[in-house]
Amino acid sequence: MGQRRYGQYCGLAQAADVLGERWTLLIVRDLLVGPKRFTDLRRGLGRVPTNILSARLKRLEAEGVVTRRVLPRPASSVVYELTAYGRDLEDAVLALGRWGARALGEPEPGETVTADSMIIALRAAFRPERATDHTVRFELHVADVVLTAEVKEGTLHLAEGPAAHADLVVRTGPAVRALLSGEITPARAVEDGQVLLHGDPGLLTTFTTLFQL
Amino acid sequence: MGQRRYGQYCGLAQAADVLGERWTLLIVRDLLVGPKRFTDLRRGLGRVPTNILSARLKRLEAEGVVTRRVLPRPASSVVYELTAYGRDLEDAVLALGRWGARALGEPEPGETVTADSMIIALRAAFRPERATDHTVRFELHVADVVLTAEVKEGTLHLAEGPAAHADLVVRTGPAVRALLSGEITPARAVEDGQVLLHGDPGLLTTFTTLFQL
DNA sequence: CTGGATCCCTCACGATACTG
DNA sequence: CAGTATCGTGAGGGATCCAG
Repeated sequence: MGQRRYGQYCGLAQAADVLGERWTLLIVRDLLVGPKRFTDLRRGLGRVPTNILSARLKRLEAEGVVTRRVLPRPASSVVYELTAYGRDLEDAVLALGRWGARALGEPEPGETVTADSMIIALRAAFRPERATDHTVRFELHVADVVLTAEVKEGTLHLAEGPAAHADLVVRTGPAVRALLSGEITPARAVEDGQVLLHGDPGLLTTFTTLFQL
Repeated sequence: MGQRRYGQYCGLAQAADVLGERWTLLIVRDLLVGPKRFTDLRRGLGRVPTNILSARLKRLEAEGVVTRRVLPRPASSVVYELTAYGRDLEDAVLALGRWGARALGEPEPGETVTADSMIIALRAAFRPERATDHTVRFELHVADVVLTAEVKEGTLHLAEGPAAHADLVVRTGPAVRALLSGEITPARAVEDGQVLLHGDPGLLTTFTTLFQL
């Protein structure tokens, strides 16, 4: 294992050593959303072999990126969460996600969307400098994922699940990417039927103002 | 190969697909410094097997990150360079490098420093907002790497090799990381002999102001 | 000499089954 | 639920060889 290191005294090489193994970056992505149990991580990653997931978590723990915590009774279950050092990966992960999102075309058959990946994508697209004078709550449906996005006092709150009293409910599919990247206008997306709204339709423009890749 | 994709419609998964194979991120690092020939890349990466380097370059070319260009005669050699899409990786790569640099302690025996990795590290550490009213030229020696860092009109110019008329020549080793991260003060580094100067010693404080992790 | 291609060996990864 | 055990496969490592 130590033999597989890059052998360069370089920050990027160090990062690649720690994060470069398969699945690791996606594990960090899901943990950036919040602490997770082993089985939750497993679900979010598609088809990770359990031995691989186990090995990656051990490695991340050894590197100080993740801590393993046993919840107090009566739950007594195990959760994995990022350390402060791990949370510092947010900038880099969002930057990578923005870059990768530009190369996404139409989803290939079999490709899935998870709540955590959508939450990270929205965090990456969020423009805080445009949010200072907006207070609004969206409920977003992408494929079969439902999440709540609330902007209040310039800060963003994202969570899985439906919103109570959403100002706008947005139902869409892969078109969300074209919408966020500006490839299609909100008006056009609604016109084409690629986005279905429930609430004030003008708020969709607010959405694409607040979230843009 | 298509079977190894993550199967998620997610920007980060896409980025991990393209960049996640071993060596790829370090290839991008060196190409961010400038176009390179096959053999230059080979040298900069330590001990990449040539078949692996070849396969990575083909993959990056297929993904639109790198272009392969045959120089006009009489050189007739081959250079690899980033496309515009590839250059857009700079933000993400610098962010990853900053994160990784924090975990670098003392270099382990056998770890090397290359000119390209130092140039990327300095780009990552550069604080343009502090550079607006500085014009200064440094010659930096780290281990056996020599490079020139010039700040002029708020912009940074980095190149391998010695500087003509440097305002300050800095000779150091692994201590450069502690200096950039603020773990030791410039005064202390000089005092300890971890940094040798030739020129106005006060400019070392300018250096640590302009470059900080 | 550069810019690779080829071969062989090893080990990490992936699939599946199983356990506290 | 939270992993460990086992085993086959293919990608990576290292050496060598070859064409322009």
